[in-house]
Amino acid sequence: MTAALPSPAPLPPDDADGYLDLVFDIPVNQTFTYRKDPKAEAAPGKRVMAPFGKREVMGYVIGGRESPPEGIAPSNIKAVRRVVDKEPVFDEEDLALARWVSGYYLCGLGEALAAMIPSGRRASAFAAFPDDVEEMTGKALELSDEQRRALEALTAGKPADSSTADRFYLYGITGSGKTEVFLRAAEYLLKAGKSVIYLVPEISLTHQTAEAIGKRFGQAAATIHSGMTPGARLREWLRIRRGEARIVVGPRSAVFAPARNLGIIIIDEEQDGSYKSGNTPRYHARQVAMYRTAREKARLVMGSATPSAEAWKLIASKGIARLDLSRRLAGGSPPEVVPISLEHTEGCLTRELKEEIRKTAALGRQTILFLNRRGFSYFYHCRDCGYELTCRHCSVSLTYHKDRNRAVCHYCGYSVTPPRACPQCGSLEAGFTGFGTEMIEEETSRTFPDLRIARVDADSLSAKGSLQETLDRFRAGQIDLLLGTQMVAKGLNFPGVRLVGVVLADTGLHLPDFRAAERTFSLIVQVAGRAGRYFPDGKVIVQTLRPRDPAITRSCALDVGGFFTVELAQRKALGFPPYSRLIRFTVRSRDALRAEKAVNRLAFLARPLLPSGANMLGPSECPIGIIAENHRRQILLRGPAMGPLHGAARTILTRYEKGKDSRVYLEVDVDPVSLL
DNA sequence: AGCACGCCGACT
DNA sequence: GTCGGCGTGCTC
Repeated sequence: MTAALPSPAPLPPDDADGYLDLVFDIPVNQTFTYRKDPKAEAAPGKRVMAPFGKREVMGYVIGGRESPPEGIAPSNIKAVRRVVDKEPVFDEEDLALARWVSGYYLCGLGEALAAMIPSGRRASAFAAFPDDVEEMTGKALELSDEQRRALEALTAGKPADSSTADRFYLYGITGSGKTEVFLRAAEYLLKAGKSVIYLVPEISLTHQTAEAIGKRFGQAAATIHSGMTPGARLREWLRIRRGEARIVVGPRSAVFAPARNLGIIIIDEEQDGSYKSGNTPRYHARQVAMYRTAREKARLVMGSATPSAEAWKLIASKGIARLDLSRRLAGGSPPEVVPISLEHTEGCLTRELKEEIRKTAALGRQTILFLNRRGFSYFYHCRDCGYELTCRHCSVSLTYHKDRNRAVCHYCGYSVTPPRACPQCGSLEAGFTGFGTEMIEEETSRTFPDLRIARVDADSLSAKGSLQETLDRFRAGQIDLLLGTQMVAKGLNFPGVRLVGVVLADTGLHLPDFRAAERTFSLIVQVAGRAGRYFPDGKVIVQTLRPRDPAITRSCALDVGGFFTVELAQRKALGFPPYSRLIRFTVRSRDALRAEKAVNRLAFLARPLLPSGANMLGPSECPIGIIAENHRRQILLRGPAMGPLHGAARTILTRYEKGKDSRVYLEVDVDPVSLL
């Protein structure tokens, strides 16, 4: 008996006989009908506040109707409380896109809409990362022949005649001037009255690219990035909606920008992992961009020196036209990249690397040492009994941080004082092996007492402001050797750098993930791109325990084609993407048994529904079996095409919903990018 | 996702 | 005898 609160004043006459269909940001695909307040101008595409169960929540109006739906007593229909927006924030095109997202990524329509609009609901993790990408100035530069050819291809045909849906890949090495080509193409389409969406990876490039575009296009440009307040984001979104801003720069969510009369979507650094969303809906901006550009008859251009396997296959099959930029503009040339085996080296720097560091310093130039791992050393291991020191809450090795004298979990932050002897057998033949940035820092300082050394990673970053300051000092030549993780690999551009050392290239190569080799390859090539951008004498030393691994040898040869020949053959043989499609179901629970039961039930439901040619991997424990005390299990649906997999997945989900364990959380990931 | 309702164990 | 765990179902 849900007696609606009797209002003290008589209800206003229900003259407009209006009802509204709403969706909410909940994991349920269902619309809810409300009575419309005739005075308030609610309309499809606007947001409203509505009483929902016990509370009042934001709802998205997706339609109107004359009479309430069948099966619901009119007396049970509540009225919308308040209309949030003066003008609709979504139009028909946006709603259609949301419907597609919800269908493709198997989420609620409300969840899709919530992901599309900047609301500040999910505060993004990072502030804008300071760097300079390519030399981007407000003024137009002279184009090289290659750039001109690429631009001609991108601007061929009539932009106003929306009969073509063309896709391009600007395949160019670091420093070859991709950005300038992108900007010119954008300019061309803007002049033709079209709008432009320019996607950049999450942390690194947003700010700088936005600034460059702002300089170039002024008020016509809008930016939506994670450093902005919700209000500022929404303002930019509305400027785009009204057509005041016709070029949008931003991270993956900008792919949903309400740009009308779309001319082109540009995806810079196409292979970047940040284009895949980490929370529901787990969309991939590249996938959404492909859909949008096809539907809206716009062009799509992606660019990178290291395309993803998906893109490479599309290029090879002529599904995307490849445009090459093979020359460095600023007079640099591809650096010499040398793999060096680490096998018989004491410490973490080979003789060759030390020599090159010395030589570089003697030339008055700079060195970057790159290691994709934080902390002082890697995992604690007993040689007698095989014991490994792992996190109590997650099933990963703890990492030693010397400055705190703690062994730390990089997933949840749990830490312990490192034991002197093996906690299991008491042996003294136990300790940390491997190495992290801290240890490298110590060893380099010891080996090169006269060099000015600085470290940049997530740990040293916590002292805010110090990152920018360190980078500025490095650029100014006040630091000889910069040591860091991932973040020195991306986008940074320091003219004085001669030498790049990859301390241990194998990190991540043995991860239980079919994309491990691809990521390793791509990372090394990107790091190598930091060397010798302005001089022809750049050198890269890649230290490795597996000098014969194709991901290592091909990256050192800067041979993208060669790498993918091997890698794609292997993917094909093993039946992994891009030769198959995946949908992943992950369950997690504090209770291992519940997780186990839930995943078994999923598997039981899935088995009879598998389309022909499809199969199921699992049920199994996730490669990282426990994170923050949550036990994780998964099944993977794998098939030759997404359509049939989708059908099966939807049925599985609806059947799973009834009778599910409320303390088990289910995550659905369509086209998962990482299986960890 | 929240939140209430409803049903069995150990507590003032 | 009640407080509170958690399983179940609903939200127009």
